[in-house]
Amino acid sequence: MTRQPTIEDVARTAGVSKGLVSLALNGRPGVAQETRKRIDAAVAELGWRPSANARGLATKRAYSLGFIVRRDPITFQADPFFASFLAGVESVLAERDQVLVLSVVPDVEREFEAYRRLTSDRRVDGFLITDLLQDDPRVRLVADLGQRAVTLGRPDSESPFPAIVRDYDAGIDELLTHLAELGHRRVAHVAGDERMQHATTRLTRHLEVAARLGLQTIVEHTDFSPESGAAATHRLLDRSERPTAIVYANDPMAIAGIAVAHERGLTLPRDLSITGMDGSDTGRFVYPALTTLDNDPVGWGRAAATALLSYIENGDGDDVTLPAAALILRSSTAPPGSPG
Amino acid sequence: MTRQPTIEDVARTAGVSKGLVSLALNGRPGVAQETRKRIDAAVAELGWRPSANARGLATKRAYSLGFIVRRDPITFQADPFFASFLAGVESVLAERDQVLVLSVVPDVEREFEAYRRLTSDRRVDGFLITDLLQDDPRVRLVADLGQRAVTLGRPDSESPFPAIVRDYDAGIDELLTHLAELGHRRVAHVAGDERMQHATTRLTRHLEVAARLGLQTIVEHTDFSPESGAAATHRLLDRSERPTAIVYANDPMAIAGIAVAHERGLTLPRDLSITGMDGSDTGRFVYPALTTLDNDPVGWGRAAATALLSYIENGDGDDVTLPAAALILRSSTAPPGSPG
DNA sequence: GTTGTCTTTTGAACCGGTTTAAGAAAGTGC
DNA sequence: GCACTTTCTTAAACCGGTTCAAAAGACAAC
Repeated sequence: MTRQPTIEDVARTAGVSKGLVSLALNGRPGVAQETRKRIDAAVAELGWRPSANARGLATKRAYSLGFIVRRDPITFQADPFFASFLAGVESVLAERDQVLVLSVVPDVEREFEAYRRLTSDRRVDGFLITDLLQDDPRVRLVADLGQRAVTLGRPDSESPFPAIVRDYDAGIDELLTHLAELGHRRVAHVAGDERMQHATTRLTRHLEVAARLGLQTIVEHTDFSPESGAAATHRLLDRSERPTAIVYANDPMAIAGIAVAHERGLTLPRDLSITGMDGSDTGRFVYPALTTLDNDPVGWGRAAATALLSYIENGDGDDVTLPAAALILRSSTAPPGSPG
Repeated sequence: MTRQPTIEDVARTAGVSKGLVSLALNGRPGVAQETRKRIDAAVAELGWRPSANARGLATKRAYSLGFIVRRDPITFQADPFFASFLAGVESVLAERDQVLVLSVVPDVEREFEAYRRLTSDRRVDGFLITDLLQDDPRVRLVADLGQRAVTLGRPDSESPFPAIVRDYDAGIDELLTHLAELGHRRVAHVAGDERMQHATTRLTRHLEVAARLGLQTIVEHTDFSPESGAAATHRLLDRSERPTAIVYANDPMAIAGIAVAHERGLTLPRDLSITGMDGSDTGRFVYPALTTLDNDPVGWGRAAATALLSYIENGDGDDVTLPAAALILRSSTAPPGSPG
């Protein structure tokens, strides 16, 4: 374990000054071709890589992005979205020699603290903001801190940051059309946490499309947790006029809903059709396998990281639109009352 | 958004040299009480926080821990363990002004690259290593890189690093005793990926205890994914002599197993008792709610981060033993053939 | 008043990069 | 052969901390 080489070592083996090495490696003009080659050779020979600390100190950058996840212990339980999202983020960061700094915090206080700390310690050059709330205070906070960010989804309030957006409308269209074609007329929507932006946009769209298709909608509100999804399912199944199909705003709730239906002795999908949303693999392994709307979390990750980096580097950035969410048909939907 | 204050600013307002500020703030002896107070006041007034980059450059530290997760797209899907584990890690890092650098990578090559890159860029002071494999190559790699680490579990091969361990044996004891007392005699074990350390230790223990209790054990091997858990369940239920209870090496497989049982028209837990392991909340929301072995992932996170930091600071560290895993009784177990 | 000891503070060097003004070398024109 | 450009390279300053040898001050003893 010998000392790692520094730029000084590279300069020495290439027989030039360290300033020139820096110029050459950052692709600055005005370095002779031949010299550039000698420097590259020296770098390769020594296996030199710049110290992120030293470079960051000089350039006032962290070469890191921050991602703060509030793990409201009830709601959050290991949303399948995150692992894939992070893989997408990493794939672009690795290419650019950048890094992701992650904080998982239990409550809003700690969350705000984390934003402040990562900023004041100059740990990150920008933040990825997911799970937007109505009038999300994080947007204000991050803007006030003078930090950069991108948001997954477009905030309802004023935001100086680029937004990554995906069209869910078309998918919800497909989903409800599918149910309507199967013959369902009474379709419930188990909405997510009202404070979350995507919960309400999904509900709104459901209501619009249902109206257009002549479907009756019953709405239940939840906090996105499987627990509350289960409770909502009980309420729906206790009604005198039961829905014949239930659309859940995410997969974990839909899975909990399936369990409730089993518990109550229903045969799925004959007695009840169920769909998720924000599709994940998990839904493939429950019985019956869950019909859902795909959400390509890796795509979200790649897009968000790319947009944030270019926003940081150029000081401006445009919104990015991802391909529309598509319906994944599995086996949790069927005509109402169809033979088991 | 004015420039953030530097230590020089603090020195000026306190009327001392910047060297002294540094000494005072790092609690070095030989600074007059009165001066120390003036410096603290200046820090508070300006809201100064040290630049992690500058400090790291001077001390050759990153004040960051690295955590690399290989998201073998098949196996990994959002293991509920991670969110809680990370929350535990964060809780100790936040107190110490340190930070977690996370990489989620798709394959072993990228994984090794990530260890190398984080090391050569001096991004982290050490690594958290989870999901130990048999003769895990990461231990060698990290040691060869001259990095520090702690492992979750004790590697079977030579390791220079402190290990965090939890006794599962007692829990498996409890679990099997519970099944035996219910009257089960043929108990299957759906083991995890054989290459993973904890998969085989759990299996080994199961076999020992089952022998002691006079239980017959049928073993199926999997890769820990729900998909393979489902397949294993089918194989078990296709046998002429079916097991009356199945112990799965993790919760996601157990949940998939429940779905398979439903699909085949079994009534749970009457026709089949099912238990998980590595307990998570998810198991509460399936039907029937899953009996499992608790695993306090937050505790793992706190212990791992604490141990790694002190190993980094002191250059040596002892293994840490967590409280034994305990049985969580829910409703997926019952006497065999008991009335639904 | 001098000397010595102990405590407190300063100033400069250093960590490993980037940036820029100034210097050296090479090329051009006459 | 000399002056003038243009191209390439160096040296030094800088980023914001830490560290340490040496200076300064305070105090006691003689």
